[in-house]
Amino acid sequence: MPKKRVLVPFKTGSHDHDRCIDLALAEAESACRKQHLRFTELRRRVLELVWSRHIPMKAYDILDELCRDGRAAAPPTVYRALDFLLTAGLVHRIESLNAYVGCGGPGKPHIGQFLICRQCNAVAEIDAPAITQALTQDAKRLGFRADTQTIEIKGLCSECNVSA
Amino acid sequence: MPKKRVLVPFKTGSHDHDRCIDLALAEAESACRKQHLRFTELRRRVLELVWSRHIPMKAYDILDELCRDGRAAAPPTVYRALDFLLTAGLVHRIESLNAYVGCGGPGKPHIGQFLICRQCNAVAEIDAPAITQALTQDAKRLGFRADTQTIEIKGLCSECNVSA
DNA sequence: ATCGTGTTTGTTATAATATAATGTCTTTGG
DNA sequence: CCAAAGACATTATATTATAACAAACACGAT
Ligand SMILES: [Zn+2]
Ligand SMILES: [Zn+2]
Ligand SMILES: [Zn+2]
Ligand SMILES: [Zn+2]
Repeated sequence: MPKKRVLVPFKTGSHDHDRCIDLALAEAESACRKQHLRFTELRRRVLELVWSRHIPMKAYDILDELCRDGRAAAPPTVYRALDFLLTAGLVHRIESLNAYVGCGGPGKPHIGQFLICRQCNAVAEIDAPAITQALTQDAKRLGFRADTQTIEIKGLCSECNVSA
Repeated sequence: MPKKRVLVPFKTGSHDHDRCIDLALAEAESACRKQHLRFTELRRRVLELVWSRHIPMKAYDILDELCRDGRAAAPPTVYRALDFLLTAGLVHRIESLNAYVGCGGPGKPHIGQFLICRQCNAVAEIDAPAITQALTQDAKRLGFRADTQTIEIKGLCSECNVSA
């Protein structure tokens, strides 16, 4: 069984985040080229906004930023771009927050599990195949064939734990 | 470690569902009495509607039913009742569907995992402490202290598997 | 180059989900 | 009964998401 991986770790306040963004955009560019998907300017910009901080981003906040860019933008603008990014495996949706985070392992298919800090909203993405498989197995015992999993854990990250 | 339990199994089309409802209402009545919570007529009715089928129920569908009852009802009516039932541990919210299901193990505190059929919407609730603990443990390794878990699996139930 | 086709984006409107704020009525304990 | 807290009604509004259709654009085939 593949080993557990941390796809997106918790990030400290001070790290070279421009690098996080550049890397994510470069990986997205490459992933889209490989799959013959169009990584348009709009989609690139939305992905950049999703990655603008290591916290889940709301659709309407992204929309506000697009408008601030001077671009003509309405809800469909952002929801369509997000749909594309979701389908392309470049972002994940956090169901319990109606928000979106950048995927830490685009290209490599995986089922992510998300850790979300109640206090500072920081998000980490991990891929623990043992859990995925245990759930699939438990489901199977009830005759249920699982195809997607939503796993979102809330709590306190290490920094917020200390200060709490 | 406690054994895995099925809190709400998948239900066949033909079972004595009135009995499911009566049982859920009786358990709720008892749980509320124990905790000195007021199980009012409105809350009872909303719980009854949540249990009306073994599928996640939407707030506005419940609202429609309340109106059909002849009762004065607006969104806050149903959301307040649902908040009460959530807090009292009598229903769970399915985050990925913005919908609500009756809890299969009220009183006994637990962290449920939900299996949801894409086809017929049937929901089962299980309690697999091994998974809960594995997730908590994985989180801990990242310095994260987990307090709540949202686990929602989508797929096909056994009946829909056959007919698919 | 130009056409035809499918994709992407713009635009307007509306649907679906959820909460804020305020006042009234009801329950409950003293 | 009375006071206080809790529950409910009512109105308004905030938040999240999609429908429907038109215009602009990308791209391969001629
Ligand atoms: Zn960063
Ligand atoms: Zn934190
Ligand atoms: Zn039943
Ligand atoms: Zn089914």
